[in-house]
Amino acid sequence: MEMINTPSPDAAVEILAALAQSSRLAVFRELVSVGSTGLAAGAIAKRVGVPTSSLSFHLTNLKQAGLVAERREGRSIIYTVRFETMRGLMAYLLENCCAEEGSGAAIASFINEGERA
Amino acid sequence: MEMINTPSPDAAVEILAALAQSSRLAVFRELVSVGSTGLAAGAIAKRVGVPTSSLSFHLTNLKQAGLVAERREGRSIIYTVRFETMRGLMAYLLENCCAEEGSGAAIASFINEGERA
DNA sequence: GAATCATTTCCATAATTCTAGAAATATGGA
DNA sequence: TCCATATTTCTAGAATTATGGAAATGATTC
Repeated sequence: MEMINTPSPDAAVEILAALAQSSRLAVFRELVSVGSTGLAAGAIAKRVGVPTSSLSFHLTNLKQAGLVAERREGRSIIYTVRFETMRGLMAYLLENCCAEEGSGAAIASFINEGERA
Repeated sequence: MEMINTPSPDAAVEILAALAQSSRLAVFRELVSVGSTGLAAGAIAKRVGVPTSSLSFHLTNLKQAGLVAERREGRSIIYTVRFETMRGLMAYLLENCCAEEGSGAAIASFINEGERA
């Protein structure tokens, strides 16, 4: 049973910042959409429509935040999403930004779309 | 039954960017912690430890992203969290960044901490 | 080991964001 | 009205982030 690794506040900021830029969010969503198959850098550049050098800059940022992993395959470098990091961010936000203190009510209240009864 | 208003990608970036700065995240967490009571700007500045002019800059940013609301009370301006916006962000992330396409599996898979079986 | 393809690194520039003092604005009370 | 308090706006400088062309690196094939 995989444990969720909730990030420190600093790490949370880093992850949020990585996602808080339109090209990067687009890149990340593309990677999410293909799951563990991943995408080569060039393919991402084509899909998202940014020059490869800019893309590389953004991929470095996402990698640094732990949001993506890379593996080399032939001449390509394949990027994949790291869902654990994303799950950690969700856990952080749920715990710290979605409900007041303690009250593990965050998840329940989120799922029920809800204000208190 | 309150509906969740999922933000557009641009709005999502704006909300993420608002949270992706340590002072602002700290401000937001303070506001979450006090719920609908809210906090006066001065009180926030004291708790977070930033000069009031800097704080004002950050509050403007959070307000612009829809993450906080303000109301005047005497000479103070009281800030409160807007949970709807936060819920919208969570919904966006769940739908777009936590699982591949369609498969409303995102919530379930998040709650079960889980990779596929 | 040249030619080619994929990607990154380097670099300069542009753009944005952050910081905080000082001045301005708004409210409430003597 | 005058004064104190609360907060914002203005401003300028510092710092960070983003952009994209050109050169460098790595891998593959012949």
